[in-house]
Amino acid sequence: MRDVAAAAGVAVMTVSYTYTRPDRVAAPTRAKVLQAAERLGYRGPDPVARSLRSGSTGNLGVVLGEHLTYAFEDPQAARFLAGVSRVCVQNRLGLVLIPSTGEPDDVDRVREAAVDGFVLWTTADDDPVVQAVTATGRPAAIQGGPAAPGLHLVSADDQAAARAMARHMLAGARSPLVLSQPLDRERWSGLLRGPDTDVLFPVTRTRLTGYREAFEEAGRPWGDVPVAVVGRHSREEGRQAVAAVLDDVHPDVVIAMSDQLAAGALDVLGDGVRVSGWDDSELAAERGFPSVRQSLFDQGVACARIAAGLTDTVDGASWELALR
Amino acid sequence: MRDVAAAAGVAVMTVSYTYTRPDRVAAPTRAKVLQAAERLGYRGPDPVARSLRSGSTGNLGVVLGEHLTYAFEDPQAARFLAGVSRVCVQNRLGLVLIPSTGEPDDVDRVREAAVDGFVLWTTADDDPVVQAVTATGRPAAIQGGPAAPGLHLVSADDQAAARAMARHMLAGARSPLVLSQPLDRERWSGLLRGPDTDVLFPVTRTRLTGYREAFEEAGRPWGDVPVAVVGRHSREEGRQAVAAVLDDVHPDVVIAMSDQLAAGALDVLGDGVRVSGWDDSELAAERGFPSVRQSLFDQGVACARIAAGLTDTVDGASWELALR
DNA sequence: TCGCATCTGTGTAACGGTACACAAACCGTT
DNA sequence: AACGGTTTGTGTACCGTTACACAGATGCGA
Repeated sequence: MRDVAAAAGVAVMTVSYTYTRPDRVAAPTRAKVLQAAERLGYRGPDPVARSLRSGSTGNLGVVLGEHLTYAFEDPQAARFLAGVSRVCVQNRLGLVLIPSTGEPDDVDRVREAAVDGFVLWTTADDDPVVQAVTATGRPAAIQGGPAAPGLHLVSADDQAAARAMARHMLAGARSPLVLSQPLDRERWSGLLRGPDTDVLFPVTRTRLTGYREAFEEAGRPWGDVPVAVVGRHSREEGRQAVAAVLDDVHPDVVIAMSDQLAAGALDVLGDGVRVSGWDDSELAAERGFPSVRQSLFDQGVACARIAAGLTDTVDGASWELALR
Repeated sequence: MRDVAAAAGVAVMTVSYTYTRPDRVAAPTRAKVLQAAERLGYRGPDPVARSLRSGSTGNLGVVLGEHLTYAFEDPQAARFLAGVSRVCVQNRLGLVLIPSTGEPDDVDRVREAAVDGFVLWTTADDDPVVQAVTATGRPAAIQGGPAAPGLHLVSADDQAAARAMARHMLAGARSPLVLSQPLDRERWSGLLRGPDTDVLFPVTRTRLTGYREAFEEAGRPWGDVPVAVVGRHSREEGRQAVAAVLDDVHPDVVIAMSDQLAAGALDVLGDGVRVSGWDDSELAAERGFPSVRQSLFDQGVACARIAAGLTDTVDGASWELALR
């Protein structure tokens, strides 16, 4: 830029203004500068230097609490990210993906991220990344949880939704099965009986608590309830999980934490059983099973707006039962 | 950092070394520095300043040639991005998503991106973003195309694959239908007859050319071939597109550019028809239709390695027909 | 004890911009 | 002609690091 200024015979600041505030510089001068830039092959201000001086990077960081590979394959994550990216595009912000795989260098990644704010997606209560994010002092929002001081929580009332859906499904149920997402980084597959609701993934915990309330309310001891756990929200995982428990239980009702899992259960068990899902995707409408409707897209938007510093108030995200 | 140095009674450089090359500074000094940092609430070197000085950002930019919202919902894009992110995680690189929506400020976004290299995904021949990327002079790779000087092309031989698959499907076909992804930013839905292969999206063009060769080889005039175009690779779009053309054509064979579209066609037409897909996902195995097998994950890896400057040679990506 | 290699710690000078404040030139009024 | 207000251009710091080169201290073999 110094060279351009010299070549154009103007001050460095004039060149700077030419790019950042074109109206601040007279047309002939501007032309002279641009021409000199062209001649010298100068492509405009360096974004890094600009960030350093101005103090903002124009980037939003999204911390994904799972291996990035999975994040792209999880339909729920995709909806959420779509919401985040909507805000980014509208406000000309970059979107930086930051994986958090449970390894020690996660916190370094957060500390070294050149972003103005953070959005967090599905992490465990004890994830050090949460602390690392709040320690930056930059605006941050988290979907689902865990809550933390300095971290805005965006979430629907999952506990109430889970309770309501379980209540609905339990009517007339003989042998209900719960199909759950992972409880923590260790427990992500297999069959449990009424697991303690002392679970590290906050969203899972909240939902299980809601289920438990509905079961106990209906006079069914939680300790007897079979809960099949899967690693991620894919139809295939749903199929496998259900197939794997058929030796032990023969469900006539399946209460699942996603539509993908519910559809997988239907694939294996046939239309004779009643299933319920979560997030009310196309799949639920298509196969005609009830689902908890909430907009992860909107929650992504809400998180991003906070991280971008556009607002710092959060409304509780809404939900409702889509019964079919 | 200056303050920390003062508080610890050492030079600024010593503080810098404490973080970047801990072995370069004696243990007692290091402890003194870290303690002073703790006391002052200093959280380590600022990433932006570091980038400015050292000349590299530690970020890879991925330019998505469609609205980000769709990128997350396109299974092909997800596989590709998974490959890119694998490389990022392994090399401690950040992943910056850069949307390219066809609007004029796309090029600004590229110019202002604080990244060391670029990966491009599905853009049109005339997309100014391609020029913007090469103009940065930073390493860059593109999947599928368009090719450009200074831009490494990672791609399977789509034309040969398309020709081979079409040849296979045309045997005994009475009324074949082609199900295509968009031809350019305008033509992304509707029914065409043997469209000119003068198409702006290079991947689409290459595949259509391959199909055309197979059709003409089989003595079927390309101008008569019905080609249904959809906006994106979802099963639902496939269903709608096929349903929409049933007034005009009654296909007994559907040659689709993705498994999702192929599955959608099967949904509408029933098992009586033969369909083929592309990318050989679970869907193809499950419904038992043939598909072009290629690894978009591997192509993502290849692109990322180039953009990261880890290599600058490209092997042609492999493909094969998965016949069923 | 000398000589030389290895450790540690220190200045200085960029990296490439923008914030800010100020000065000169220019305008239309009165 | 004097005056206040708006353009337009300029200088000077400073943003927070690290590259580089150098100096004193230390260790160790001969």
